[in-house]
Amino acid sequence: MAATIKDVARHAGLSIATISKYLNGGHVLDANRVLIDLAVAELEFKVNGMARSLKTSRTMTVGVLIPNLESIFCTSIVSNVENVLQEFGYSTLVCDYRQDPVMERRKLAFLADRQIDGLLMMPLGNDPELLEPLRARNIPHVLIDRPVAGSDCDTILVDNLNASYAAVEHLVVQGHRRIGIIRGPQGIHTAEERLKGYTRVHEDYNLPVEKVLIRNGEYRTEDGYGQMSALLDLDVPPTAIFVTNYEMTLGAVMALNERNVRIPEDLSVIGFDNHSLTSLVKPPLSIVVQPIREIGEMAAQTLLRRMRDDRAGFPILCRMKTQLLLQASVGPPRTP
Amino acid sequence: MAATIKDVARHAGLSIATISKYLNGGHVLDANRVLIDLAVAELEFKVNGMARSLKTSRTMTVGVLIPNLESIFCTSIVSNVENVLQEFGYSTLVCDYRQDPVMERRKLAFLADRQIDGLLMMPLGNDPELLEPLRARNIPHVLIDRPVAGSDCDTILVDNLNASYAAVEHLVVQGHRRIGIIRGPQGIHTAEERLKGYTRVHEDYNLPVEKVLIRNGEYRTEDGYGQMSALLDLDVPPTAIFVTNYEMTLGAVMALNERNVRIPEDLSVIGFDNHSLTSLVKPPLSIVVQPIREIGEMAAQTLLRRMRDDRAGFPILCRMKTQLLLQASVGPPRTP
DNA sequence: TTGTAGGCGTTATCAA
DNA sequence: TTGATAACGCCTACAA
Repeated sequence: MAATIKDVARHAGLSIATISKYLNGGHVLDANRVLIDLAVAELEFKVNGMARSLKTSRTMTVGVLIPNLESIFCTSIVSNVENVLQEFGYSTLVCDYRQDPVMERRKLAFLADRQIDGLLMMPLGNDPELLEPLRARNIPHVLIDRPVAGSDCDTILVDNLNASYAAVEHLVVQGHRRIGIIRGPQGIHTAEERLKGYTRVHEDYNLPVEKVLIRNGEYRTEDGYGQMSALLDLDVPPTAIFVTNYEMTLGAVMALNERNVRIPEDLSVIGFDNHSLTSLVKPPLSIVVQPIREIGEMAAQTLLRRMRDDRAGFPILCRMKTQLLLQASVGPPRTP
Repeated sequence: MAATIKDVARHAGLSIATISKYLNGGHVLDANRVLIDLAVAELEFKVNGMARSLKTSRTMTVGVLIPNLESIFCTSIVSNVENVLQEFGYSTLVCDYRQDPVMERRKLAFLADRQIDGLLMMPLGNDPELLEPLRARNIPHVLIDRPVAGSDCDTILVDNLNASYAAVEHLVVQGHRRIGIIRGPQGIHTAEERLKGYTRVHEDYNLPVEKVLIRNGEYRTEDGYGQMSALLDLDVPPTAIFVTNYEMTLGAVMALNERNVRIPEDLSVIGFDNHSLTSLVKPPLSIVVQPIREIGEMAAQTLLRRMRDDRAGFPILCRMKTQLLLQASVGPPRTP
């Protein structure tokens, strides 16, 4: 059916070896070059990737394993990763494991079995043994957004602690003393770090941490809604609030709107991620902006380097800085 | 490095052919079965997919081409598709083309070149010639959510027209006469159909269609916000509004909250997609619920059938029904 | 039931 | 620069 190198060789009156060499960047006589180009065009020849892979043992495919295909943060990163990799001829095998540690293992094994050339992943678990299948098969891999404790591994993430620190500190500097935080899931690295930033500010400024102001969420919209509502229902509600991911920020904003809380008069708000939210709400929301595009690109580029056996600086730990985008949603606390 | 069938054969004291046969479901003597299982386990043997693919000319990989990796509708479908396909041993090569017709062609060609066994796509363009690369290579494919005019092609979509009809009709029955709609992009099939449902109801009930109540959006959150605001700014605002996708519904809700519009007293609202929104807003939002999971599963299953050369009923046009989830956001218009 | 051997389409080695 | 040829790891008649 599809033309093979053999066909091209016949068509051009040359040998298979010559065609192959030319196709892979080798030099041939100009006259032959023309001949080959012609044959390739006429026969609509495309190299057979499987045959090539069999020989070279490279599939030109990288796996991407993420916790959730329905989180905008994850998919934005995938989108940027994909864009970089594609430029270099790589395809991406995307899997999500639906936040399930068992599925995480399964899919990782699945991907490892598929002879991927490399893998990018946002791990859920913190167990270095998780990465064993990759080690065993010598598959280069880069972690995104979350480290795995005690594993030598290139890791691209965000300085969550200081991101959070900066946000909360700003609130403190504005004069706030009762600051609520809607934190992410226990055990998830980003969530713990963002919480640490919050407590560290309190330490550094000698402020008491009130447990009731620390609310647990699972990074879902409904958590933001529910916990925001709960905070507002407190006898003494906070004067400022920090919400630690996009989906929860969305939910929190809805709760605020619903109750006609005036911002920033009644409550100062700092959210997380995603610019478009910012402009939608009135007054414009202050947010912690993650360099999503840079994360994706850096991860992809690091993996590309590893896949071409450039081990420079291994293991890289890239801790990207966030930006605190301040807008009208933050002001001084109401003076009673 | 990795063990091959040859190694297994040696280890088990049998021939390569026997091992291969057993691995592919053939029968061998019980004694040998044990031997082989043991060898496979000890050597941690995994079949080499490339070698197998080279022989069988099947890659066990399907491409998934979507307009946008940042739209929850798209990624939810991908997630469900992936889940079904993975059960059958297939991987999914996910690409988004960022709503760009040029990139759509490029990525399609890219995928076709990668010897995928099949493809699922949500097309942007309506040009049957778009699918040529697939035809040329005989790659089974199934369209999702949007048809391509004049192309014989299995297509899984939603009965957008009647989905919209039901929503708008319900508003009319409630007594509304000035009903706004925030429509999707021109030329996109789903958007046109949803608009048709709106106009058809007006025809069927002999109601005039007011151009000013038909607002253009591009399916983005900010469009929902902007157009909702514009509608509220009209001298005579509508008494009810129908928003035609998830992202725009989100934006519209924000605009409503911001202005403290009372729902449904001042305005009845019907949105689109995604349950979680519903419960977040107060009062609970009425929405058109698309059977996202079913769409993904049906598309995957149809493709699976085609990939095993089951041509039954080709070309299938599966028009799934939506559900109108009515809640307190809809009521009769205010009587002036 | 088991084994032998040829071939899938490339790449890579080594002579010519 | 070009060409003959042997892998790559697996599947599959066909023969035993």
